[in-house]
Amino acid sequence: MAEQAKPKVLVIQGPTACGKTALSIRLAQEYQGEIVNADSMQMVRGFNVGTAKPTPQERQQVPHHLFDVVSPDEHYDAGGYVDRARAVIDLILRKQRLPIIVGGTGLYVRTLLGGLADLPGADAQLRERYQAILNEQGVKALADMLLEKDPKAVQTLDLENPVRVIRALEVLELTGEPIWLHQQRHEFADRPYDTLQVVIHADLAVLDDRIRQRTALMVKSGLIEEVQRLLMVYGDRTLRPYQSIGYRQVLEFLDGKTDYYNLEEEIIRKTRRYARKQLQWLRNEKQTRWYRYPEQEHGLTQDVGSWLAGEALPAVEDGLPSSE
RNA sequence: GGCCAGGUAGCUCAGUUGGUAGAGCAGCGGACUGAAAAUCCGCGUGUCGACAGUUCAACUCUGUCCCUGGCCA
Repeated sequence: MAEQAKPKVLVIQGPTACGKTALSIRLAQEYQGEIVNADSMQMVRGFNVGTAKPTPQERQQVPHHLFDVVSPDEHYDAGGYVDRARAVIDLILRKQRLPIIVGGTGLYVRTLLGGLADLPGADAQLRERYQAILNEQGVKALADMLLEKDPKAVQTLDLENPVRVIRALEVLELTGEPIWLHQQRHEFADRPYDTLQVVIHADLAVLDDRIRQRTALMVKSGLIEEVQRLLMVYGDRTLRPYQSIGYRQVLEFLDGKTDYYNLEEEIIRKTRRYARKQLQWLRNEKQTRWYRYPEQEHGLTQDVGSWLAGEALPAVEDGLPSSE
């Protein structure tokens, strides 16, 4: 099938605190778009302040999807995200509007655009079993279990990473085939959309400064209170959303492990590191077009218009920031 | 002023009976296919507070001084 037959989907990515939310709303207004969240934490209900979720006022300006769709104690993952996101995108396309994927979770965007290997999802019972082995005997024991049945995993898997090893064991047990074999067949080749994949970025010094300011604002505007409120309903501190940046630190603060000043500094540090990690991921993404923001917003907006009109955009070097 | 405890990597600290130093955190680099704001991997030369002394050799012993914290005046 020709590339033009695929529906157009705009993607906006970039490190945390770089201004994705505001930019995407403007683009949605300009091009009759609707925003589809691609941020794993912003999907969670009740986690608002610390995730810098778009405010109710912002969400009124243009339709927003996939925010607040999971409960803090509910399991969700990239697979579930792809299903939901593709369904929402279909709805938007049917309305003849432009889906705009916005978010910082690189894996979610990659799998949304390229699909996931056709594999069973997480199996709670199996994981519980492997987790117990991990706790009692360490990763090494799990890795040995895996290698016994799948010796080739040495070359394809990080055997020191419990998350990866457990997943590999799970897939092996559920399908009878090693995970790398499934992945080899797939390779993110399931590409249903014609995309313009935009990455916005800024100098690290500027970004760092914005992160500091935003964190101070979060703490001042009720992050701690939000956590206290959440804890009253969801008292299990091992829930995944509590492990994320900001929330984990507030928990430590509430436990008396850090003081107020360090709470803020710690969140700033973790957020900065996270921004660098996001940038690292994005550098590996092919087919991306990088724009400095806010400086190049005008050019970016024009490029989106050209792309929608079916005009060819100048080629870009894959994954590299534009030189301007 | 006296007594006590300290002064070692950006921070918190470890350093056996003297052989010129090492962890955690931070930082930097990297990975990433149903936990992804998670998870994992790699990277540690720093006047060992200063100056003298003992010694073949001192972060490690001795002396003096400086600084910090605590207690007593």
